[in-house]
Amino acid sequence: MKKVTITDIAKLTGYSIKTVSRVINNAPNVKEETRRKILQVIEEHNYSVNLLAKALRNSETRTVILFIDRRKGKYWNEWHDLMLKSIMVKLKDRGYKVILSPSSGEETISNDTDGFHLLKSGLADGAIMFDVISKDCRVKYLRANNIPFIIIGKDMDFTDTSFVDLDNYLVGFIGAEYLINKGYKNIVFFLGPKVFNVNRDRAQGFEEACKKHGVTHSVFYGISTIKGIYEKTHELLSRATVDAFFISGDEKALGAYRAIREKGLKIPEDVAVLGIDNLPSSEYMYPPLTSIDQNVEKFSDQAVNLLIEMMHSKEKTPKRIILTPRIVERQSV
DNA sequence: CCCTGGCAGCCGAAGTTCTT
DNA sequence: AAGAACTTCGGCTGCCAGGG
Repeated sequence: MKKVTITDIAKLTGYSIKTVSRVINNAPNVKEETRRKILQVIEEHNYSVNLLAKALRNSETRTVILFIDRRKGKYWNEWHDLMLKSIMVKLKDRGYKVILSPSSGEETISNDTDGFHLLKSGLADGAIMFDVISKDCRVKYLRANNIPFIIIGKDMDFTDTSFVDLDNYLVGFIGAEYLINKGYKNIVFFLGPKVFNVNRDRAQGFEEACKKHGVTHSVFYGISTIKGIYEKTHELLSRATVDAFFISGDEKALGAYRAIREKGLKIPEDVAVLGIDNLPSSEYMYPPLTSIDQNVEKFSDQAVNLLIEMMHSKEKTPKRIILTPRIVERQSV
């Protein structure tokens, strides 16, 4: 059976295509009775707007693609979850459709099942990138093809891209200073893989604060799982005197909590734990986890606003928004 | 002012005709 | 016979015109 088009509805109702279009789009200046009649025929014939045709006409699909890291979910944490959820809700509220596309910054763009071909073919208007690495091939591709996109995080390769980022240097810095001011003198910082810009920035801020105050410290990259943190915490507590763990990614603090307890130590009397992300669940750890907040709401708000602005304006002056982290004090430090 | 209708043109693929 | 150069096609809406 052939698809019902706006022309069919026009013929069936006896009104013009234009009037039907107005009804579909809830445009003003249609007599109530006309609107009702047309809506009834639309219902009877199960008509819905052809999105392809509409996109062709408007040069706009009102679809946004969210690129997330594909690599076995290895670097995917709860913070991503919260951010995605928040961004999706905000885009939907603004009338955009959302497509999730797993991809990776290290692979070449060759797979036509991913979002890149949709964007290049005009089947989506813009993109939001997560987990950007240096020399990210996805960023190169979007830039080269003049596709509006923003990065969640920092771009070190280009100066003309737009992004929203947390001041991750400051995250490391204020985290270290907070621990130091509370009297801790031997601090360990656990982070994910070094390839991600965010981790290097955090480590740099941390190290500079520790040096400034002459405090013993060490940084461990590439510890991405709760299990990894658990094992490393055990090991460190067995052979060194550590009195504070600073952990990138609240959910991983669970691993440290258990190792610390198993060593017969108390949080925060013997050992402090400071997280990053301020996840909703962190409040219910025992003791409640002190954490550095990323403000997911504000973050996603800025990201969505920036992208929509980019998709609608012709001139593309890059915008870079840096958010300030804030410590949420609970009872683990 | 309120309501309605006509038409161009969005864009790339496929089809058609013209040129060598 | 093969390539170049046009034309058509698809569904929809912004702009403009026109009747009451």
